[in-house]
Amino acid sequence: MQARHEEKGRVGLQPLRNAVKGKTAFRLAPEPSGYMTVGHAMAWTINYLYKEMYEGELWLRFEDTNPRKVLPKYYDSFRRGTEWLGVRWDHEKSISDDMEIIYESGRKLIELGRAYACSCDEAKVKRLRFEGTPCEHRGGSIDADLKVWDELLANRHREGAYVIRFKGDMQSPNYSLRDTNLFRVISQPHPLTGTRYSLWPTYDLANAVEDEICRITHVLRSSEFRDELQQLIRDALKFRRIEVIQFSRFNFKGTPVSKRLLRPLVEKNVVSGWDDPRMPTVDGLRRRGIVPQAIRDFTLQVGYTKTEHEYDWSMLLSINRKLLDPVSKRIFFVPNPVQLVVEGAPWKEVTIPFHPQKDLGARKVSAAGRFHIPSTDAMTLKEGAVFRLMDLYNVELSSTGAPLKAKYAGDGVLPEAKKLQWVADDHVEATVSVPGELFLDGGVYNNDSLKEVAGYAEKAASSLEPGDIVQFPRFGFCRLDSPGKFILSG
RNA sequence: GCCCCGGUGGUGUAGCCCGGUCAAGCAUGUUAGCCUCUCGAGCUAGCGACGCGAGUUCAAAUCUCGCCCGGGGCACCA
Repeated sequence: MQARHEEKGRVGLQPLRNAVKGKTAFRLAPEPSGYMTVGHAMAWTINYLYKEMYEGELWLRFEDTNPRKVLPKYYDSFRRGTEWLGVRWDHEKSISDDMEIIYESGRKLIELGRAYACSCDEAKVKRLRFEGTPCEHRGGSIDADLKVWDELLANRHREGAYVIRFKGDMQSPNYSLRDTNLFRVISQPHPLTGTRYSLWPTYDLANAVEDEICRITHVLRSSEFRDELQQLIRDALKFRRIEVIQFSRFNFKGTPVSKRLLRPLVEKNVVSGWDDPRMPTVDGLRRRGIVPQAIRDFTLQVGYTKTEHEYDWSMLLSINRKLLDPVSKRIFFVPNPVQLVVEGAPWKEVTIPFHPQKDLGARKVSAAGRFHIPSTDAMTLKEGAVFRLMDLYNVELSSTGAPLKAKYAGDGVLPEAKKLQWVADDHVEATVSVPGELFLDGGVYNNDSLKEVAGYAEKAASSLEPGDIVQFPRFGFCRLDSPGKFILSG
């Protein structure tokens, strides 16, 4: 009988099995074949929180064993993204740094009779694996296999001539255990090691070895892999057992992380790039004004499970807004502005604080009776309506033509009057991009996924720096992307 | 086809291992209201879920069996 779990509900992350404080090690193991996505960011967060919880070590380890797929800019993407996230790693390496060590393990497997060289072509391998029958190479002599191995290391065989296969179980109901490939020749130069190596390990072997030499104790990763083969390889090489915890991918509604779907959008310039604010990349999230803490809080709230899920952006955005609210300056932005002339208005200069509660400073605005207000509000106003220009004074609408005309109606706040944001003559032009979901339910591109709203912002907006996030009252939180161009965060 | 893994409100989760305290908690969403010189934040209230069927039991979201549905693996990708 096990002891009943005492935890009531889940406060943070659930405790890990076999985790001893100060004696754990975790890994972030991206393949540098694409940009870092929100999915990585969430997996990183989970690993990082555990690393902190157990005072462990954290590796950033690039899984770059396929020279055909990896590119230098992707390594950088992960370094930048991970840093931006606030996830600090203790060690960094690339598997391509460790080829000699991995070769040792490869040779050892052959010496132990647990791996062999096979020259069957791909189709034959596939057929035999399906049938569950071994090929003639499986029972060959260890010496002959070692000879081929040395030739492979000496780069004496063309690509495709030989592979090294793990001696698994050709009858296993789990097909991935039927003598899977461990090494193959790839003639394409590697971005980090050039032409020095041409015999490359596959994922399962590389990971088994690397997790051993990094002394990894806990692997937390998404579940697009099966673990049995790696365990068998570890056993064969007398490696330690490690805890593997899998969780399903972090998918967002309308925004698949799949490169297959995203790449065409970039290539056809449907989006502005991999950092388009609609993209599920960390660069995209950053441009959109999602702050790192929001990703951390969100990850903590949704946790990790094996259930298939499709997150809704609204939850992340809600968390983000709550983080932004106390630190964001309020600046007026008038979308689709229409002119308003206030007759008989006194010239007035007001000092408006940038935040209603927090002390974020203030700006001075002078008003001489000529304004712009949002057209959507103007349309609902009837003659005689009394409303307030926020933080300035009240007016009474006298005519609805263009420009709108109104009379000054006093300074005091009228609780029941509608309050509108406004800009004076010294406004600056601004546009706000409103990102939406990239794909509609059927998986087709959403033509409406990015809307542009043009308008005027008050002069104070011109002193903002790209990257600053402000709140446009009655509009939303926006991040300044480039001069005059904002992106709506939520 | 074979092999894993899942299925709790619109969405994400808690609860399941160890059956009763669950006519099911939290968040998000949505509706109504309060507060606020914002359609933000905050506060209050309402809405909304145990995939289906059988079985075990005094008692099933929780255990058993069958079915259905979803995801993944079965690469000289990771």
